[in-house]
Order: sequence, then structure tokens, then C-alpha cells
Amino acid sequence: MTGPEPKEKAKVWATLAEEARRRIRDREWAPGTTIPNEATLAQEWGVSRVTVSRALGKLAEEGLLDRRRRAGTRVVERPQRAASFEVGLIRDEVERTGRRYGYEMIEAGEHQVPEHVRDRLGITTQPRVMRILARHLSGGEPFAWEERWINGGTVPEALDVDWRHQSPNEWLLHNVAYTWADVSLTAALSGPRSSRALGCEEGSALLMLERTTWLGKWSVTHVAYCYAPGHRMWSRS
Amino acid sequence: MTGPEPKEKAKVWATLAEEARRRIRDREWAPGTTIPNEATLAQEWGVSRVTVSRALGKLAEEGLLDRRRRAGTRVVERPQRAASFEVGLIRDEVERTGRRYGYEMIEAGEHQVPEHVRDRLGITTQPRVMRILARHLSGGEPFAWEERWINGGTVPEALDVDWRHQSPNEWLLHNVAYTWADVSLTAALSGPRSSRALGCEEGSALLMLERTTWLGKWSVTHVAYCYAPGHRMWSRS
DNA sequence: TAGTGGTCTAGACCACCAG
DNA sequence: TGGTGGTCTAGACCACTAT
Repeated sequence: MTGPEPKEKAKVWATLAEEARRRIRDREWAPGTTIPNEATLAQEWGVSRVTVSRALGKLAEEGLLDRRRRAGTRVVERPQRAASFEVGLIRDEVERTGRRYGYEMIEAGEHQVPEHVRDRLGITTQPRVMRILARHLSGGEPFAWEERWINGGTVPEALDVDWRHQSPNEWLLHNVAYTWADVSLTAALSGPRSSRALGCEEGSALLMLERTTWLGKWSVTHVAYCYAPGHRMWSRS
Repeated sequence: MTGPEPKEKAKVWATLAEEARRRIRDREWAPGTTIPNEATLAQEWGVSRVTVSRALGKLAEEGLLDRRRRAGTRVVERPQRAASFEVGLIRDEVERTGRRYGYEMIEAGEHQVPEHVRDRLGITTQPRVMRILARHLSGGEPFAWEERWINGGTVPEALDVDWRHQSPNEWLLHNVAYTWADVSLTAALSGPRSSRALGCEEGSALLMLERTTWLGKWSVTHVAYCYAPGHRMWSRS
């Protein structure tokens, strides 16, 4: 042994998937042609058909193969992989970079609900609604600006929370579990308050993530996060 | 029958996954507790253990369960699902909305490479580099602005292509297959040319997608797409 | 109609790790 | 060290669709 083994798992199907990728890359399996069927490959590789199926299924998922019953498995002519971006919690995002996470409440209180938020929350009546403005820090530097609306009709307890030391997200996670959310991403110009909070010029371009959270058919909260100028999300894998 | 059956597939494991989700939602399996092991559930549900494993594996992937050998399977206390955004081809993105896709070249030619593009392409020598400016239309309306750089050192054929009727992406897909790319997303302000192409005011906030494509260790192209103001990406699922 | 992939089962062995 | 999940095999039946 020339060195310590770095955690070898060697799932069989993953190995076979890699071998198949190589054959495609090296044109042993040319674009547009049909490759041997599962039974043949299973015999050639000395594994069961299910294992071959998993390996090829992975490549189909990646867009390298096109599999159809009866027709067999073909190498696609022009593979085009979609890029995928994942967004979790701000706190995790910061801590993953190794920096210290910080939270600062700027303002909190009941507030009139503007039109666009009303639409997002699907509000028709006049419930009491909490608005929290805050910012998130990364290693002491401004990282993101948060404008949060919480529907008091769905979560009345939220109207009496002290938001100075606890971010809305963490409170909601602890108190309103098993929700679902729709999330969207867009670009916005910084306004007077967000630019002050982020320490940038007014009129800067900001990446803005919006999330509306639902508990059954009742809206819980709508939040807009504006990342500091220059923030970049990278595609995974 | 009261109506036509709408394509029922009913994979067993998917059905079981749904049942498990229900039990978690309804607190039959309470947060933080350990659920019955695979063998038990297999017997209860009258299926094989592998099928149970697939179903629970899916929920673990979704972040609802935490599975560990010997320790068993636990319901996580505070599930937090990451949002995921997928980006494919502009053309597909437009056509999926049912609108007609259009492409217009604005300018194409060899061009001096600015610093930030040079970095992205990992260029150290002085290869000939093609720049193409173009816009993409959706139902006749401006949809996205494209600034494309193609590394003539890697793809010399690209220096002699007529880009008026063929978008760089489609040409590259046909001529340089089996590449990989890194993709990022950020916000940018519209400049004089992009605002003219998109029909918006200068200084608008634009969602910008950048992609650098590699063939082995050689960079092929770098492209920045700026979507028209107000463009919004939605999380899938 | 026949050949292909898609899924399920029963059984087995192994890797992990709480006890 | 034993119980748990993770993976593989062999065999089976089914769904789809090219011919």
C-alpha cells in the first residue's frame, strides 16, 4: 500500500456507470447508436440485470442515454445537461464558507400589507400581519437583507415574539413544522433601506430570493432575501 | 367506471412513500422518534424489504427521515427542504411557455478579450477569440440578451461561422459535444447595449446566468445571458 | 407478436455503529 | 457483538412499442 485508502465504497452500479460514461466519451458507443441490451451487459460485466439497469438508469437521468422499452437504449446525439441550483438556509450558506454567521433585527412590528405581498399570501380578509426587517452577516460583513411578512391569521403566536435575538426563519422552523413552500429567484434594485443595511449604493443590482410558505392551504409567511451585490450562486455537480 | 383512467402507474414504492409521508404529517410517526425497521414495515405492508428501502430512501433524500445503520430510521425534528432551480436551454425555456422562440444576432466578430472573460476561460496565451452579441425573443418580445465568447484556440472552426441565422448554443451543441460546464447565477445592471436589446431602461436589475464550457481541460466558450427585467425562476417540485 | 426496459420479490451478505 | 440499513443476485412478471 502506498497510502491510506480514502474511504472506498465502490458501489458496483456506480463503477459500471462510470465505465459506460467512458465508452460514450471515447465513442465506443457512438452517438445515436443502440447499445447492447441489459441482459448482454449483465453477462459481459458479470453482474445481475438489475445492477446494469441502475447504472444505465443513472446515465439516462443525466441525459446521456435514452432508454425505451422494446426500442432499447440509445446514446443521445447531443447531450444537454440542465444546471441545478440549490438554496437552503442563509445560516447554512454562510457557515459552509467557514465564516461566522450573524443576525441583526432592524425593525419589527405589525404593518399594513402592501398589494404584492397580499397576493403572495393569498389574503382576502384583514388579518393582523407582522413585518420584520433584518439583515444577515457573514464574518461581520453584510450578507443578505430580509423583509419578512408573517400571517397572524395563521400563526397568531408570531404577533408576540421578540425578534431581536431570533431570526424569523429559526422561530418558524421550531414552531411551524411540516409546511411546504414555493420559492422564486429574480433580480431587484436596492432601495434606501436595503442599501443602507447592505452597505451598498442605492440602485445596485441584487439577487433576490422569495419564499412563500404554506401550512395546508393557509399561508404562513412571505419573505424576500436580497443578497449583497456581487453574490453568486453556483450550480452543483 | 366513472371516467377515463388518467394514466395510472402506481409504483409500489411511491405509494408507500406517500403513506409514510402521511404518517409523518399526521404525527403517527412523531418528530425525533424511531420508526419501525424495514423488515417490520415490509411485513406490515406485504412487500419486500427492498421496496420499503426505496420508499424510505426517497423520504430520506427529501430530508424527512434520517437513516443510519444499527441506529434505525428517525423522523427528523425540523425538516428543511432545499429549493432547487433548474436551468436548461433558452429555447426550451421559451417554448415550454407555449410562445414562439426567436433569435437575433446583433453583432459578431473577433474581439479583444476583457480581463474577466480571460479569467473565466483560463486563457494564458493570445488565441483568436470570437465575440457574439445576440438576443432571444419570446413571442416577439425580448427575452434575454446574450454576450458570448468562443475560444478559437479550442474551436478554430467557430471563427468562420455565420452567426446571423444560428445561435451559438445550437452551433456548439452540434459541433462540440460531450463537454462539461460550470454555471452561476447573479444579478447585474443593464448597460447601454443590453438595455437597448431588451427594451428596458439603463440601470435595470437583470438576472444574469453565466456558463463556461470545457472540453477536457480546454475552455470552449463563456456566455452571459441577461434575462429581461422582472424575469423570475421558480423552484421545481 | 416478440423483445426490451421497469419493477417487484426472496434471499443473501456486508458495513456500520450503538450497546 | 448483534441489529440495522445498504447493496447485490436470480428469477419473475409486466408495460410498452417496433416490427
